Amino acid sequence: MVARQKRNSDDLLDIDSSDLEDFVGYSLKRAYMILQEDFRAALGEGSMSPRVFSALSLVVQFPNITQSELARMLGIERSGLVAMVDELEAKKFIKRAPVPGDRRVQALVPLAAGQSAYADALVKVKEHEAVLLKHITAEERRMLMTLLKKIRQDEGL
Amino acid sequence: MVARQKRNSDDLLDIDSSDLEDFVGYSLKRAYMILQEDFRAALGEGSMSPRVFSALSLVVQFPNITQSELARMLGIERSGLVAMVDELEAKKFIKRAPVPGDRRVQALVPLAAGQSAYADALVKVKEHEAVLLKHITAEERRMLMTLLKKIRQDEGL
DNA sequence: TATTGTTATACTCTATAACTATA
DNA sequence: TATAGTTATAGAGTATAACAATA
Repeated sequence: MVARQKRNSDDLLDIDSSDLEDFVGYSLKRAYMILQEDFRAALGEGSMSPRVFSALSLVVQFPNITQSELARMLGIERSGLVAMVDELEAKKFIKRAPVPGDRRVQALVPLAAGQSAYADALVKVKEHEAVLLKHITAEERRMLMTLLKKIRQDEGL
Repeated sequence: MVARQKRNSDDLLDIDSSDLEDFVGYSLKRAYMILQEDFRAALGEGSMSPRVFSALSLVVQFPNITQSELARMLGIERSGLVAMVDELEAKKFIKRAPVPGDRRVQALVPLAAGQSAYADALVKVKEHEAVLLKHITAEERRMLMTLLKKIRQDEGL
């Protein structure tokens, strides 16, 4: 314990004065980890992960979206979507449906169970963000969204 | 192609009007992915990942920090740190050193190669953020950092 | 030739649990 | 009993490459 205490009295291990705290990337990562973990806790064990929620959200809002379109919207590879769609289909939240005119394509159709599961989850997710972001005002939240979207502007460039 | 075009003319697949775009968590995730990918590109193949950079940063700034302290500062488990420290040690960037008075503890000491590698990386990382955040002003960036830190306030609660 | 969905595979990051050696 | 570091292991999430069916 001697050395540890000595060092701590020499320098304070003040993380706030660290180089890291000047980087947007680092702060973004820490904030993201918090949000993600709390999201899972809010929806509960056995419920949807953030990414599955995001996929369901787009299928509900854009019925008959194809997997390729969904992958592009979510910013992930098509291959990564397969397991997510499988999971949502296993829960009877959505179904893959053939598209007349192009037999390569699978349209994703929200089912009744998916619509209501999404509505329920939507309430919980909004609540989760409200609680987690209680220290920032509505205006600050809008500003944060605006700034994050500015960063996202260059996506794919 | 018929069905796809038809649907696209019916609704515009306007992702910006999606529920998802109202969630801080989703926007945070997308922004984080961009930053992380660009970080790796900026430092180049075979260089440090963001997390290894963050560990080296703290070892350089807080010489003789222990692994437990480092893990706590980074917000990860001690077990997750072992591979990172191994990697930095293999590169001769840092070394594990015994601490007199407590033989359980390994102090992490930055080596000359580590100091200079960190200095080099620091320049590249600053440059990377400057380029990536070129669409936001210095004041907006400060605001962003402030808001992210407000979210991080509740960390661990 | 190009695209859609899919599979196989691997890599990164993280966590949990159990161990050892010390305290 | 508790702590520091370690190992083994597993689980998300992602990507690349290759394939079959279809365009």
